[in-house]
Amino acid sequence: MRLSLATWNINSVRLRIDLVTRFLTEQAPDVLCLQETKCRDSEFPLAAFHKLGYSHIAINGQKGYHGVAIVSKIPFAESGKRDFCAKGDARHITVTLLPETTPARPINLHNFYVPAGGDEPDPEINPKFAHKLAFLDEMAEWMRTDLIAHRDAIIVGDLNIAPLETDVWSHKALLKVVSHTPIEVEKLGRVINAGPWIDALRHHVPPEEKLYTWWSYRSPDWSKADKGRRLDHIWVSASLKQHLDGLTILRDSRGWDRPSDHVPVTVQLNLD
DNA sequence: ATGGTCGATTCTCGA
Repeated sequence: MRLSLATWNINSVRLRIDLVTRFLTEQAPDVLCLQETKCRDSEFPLAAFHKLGYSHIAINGQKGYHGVAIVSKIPFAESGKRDFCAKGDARHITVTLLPETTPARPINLHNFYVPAGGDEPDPEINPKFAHKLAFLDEMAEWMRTDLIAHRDAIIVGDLNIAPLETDVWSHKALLKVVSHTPIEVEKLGRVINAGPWIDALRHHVPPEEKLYTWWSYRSPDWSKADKGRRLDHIWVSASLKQHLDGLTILRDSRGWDRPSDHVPVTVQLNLD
């Protein structure tokens, strides 16, 4: 069977529910992971998803900030969330997907919204950057101790870091810009090695090629300037590497009316 | 070298 799984920082799911509906209608992924839903669980627009056949929904929301959700056509066995850095932020949610494979092949799926980290890339004077670094340390430690990647597992989300030189429009210009500083890149590397995880986007697109999933609202003429960054990620466990079978980065959606600054990223898996 | 634009919720903050 084939499984398609998407991740999208929607920057307010209520404001952009029509864009989500368009995406789900046109691309019809089996599973969609959202970040920055920016609403309480009671305010989440469940009906719009139910209408499109996404009847399995797990939400970890909070008022005004952050918020993650997983909406799925495929049943899942259980869901949970972890409060990284014990701040009460809604930045993680997990489910165990139950695709109809024979024999049964449950897949642990984790959806993350890593702290952006503010502007100043110095943890001594910028508590938001210190929080980001601590969050990454905790992710790596959790993966090591819980052996997350030793089963069939997938990590997705807005990790707010562009690790490769080709993940940003100018490596040199962004070396001191939060999202591409050496310390963040190193810590993200430790997280990926703690799996170890396979970077599904770079499995499909060689590291020599520029690859972006986000373009700032502040950049006029975003497409022509093309000053993007690859902040959104999908990583799979080694056991799923051989099943990777396609990637779609919907750049066009950045040009839709009142867009998110992130675009949806979808991977296809062939589980046969 | 700086300012540029969004969204949720106020007369500001986080991204």
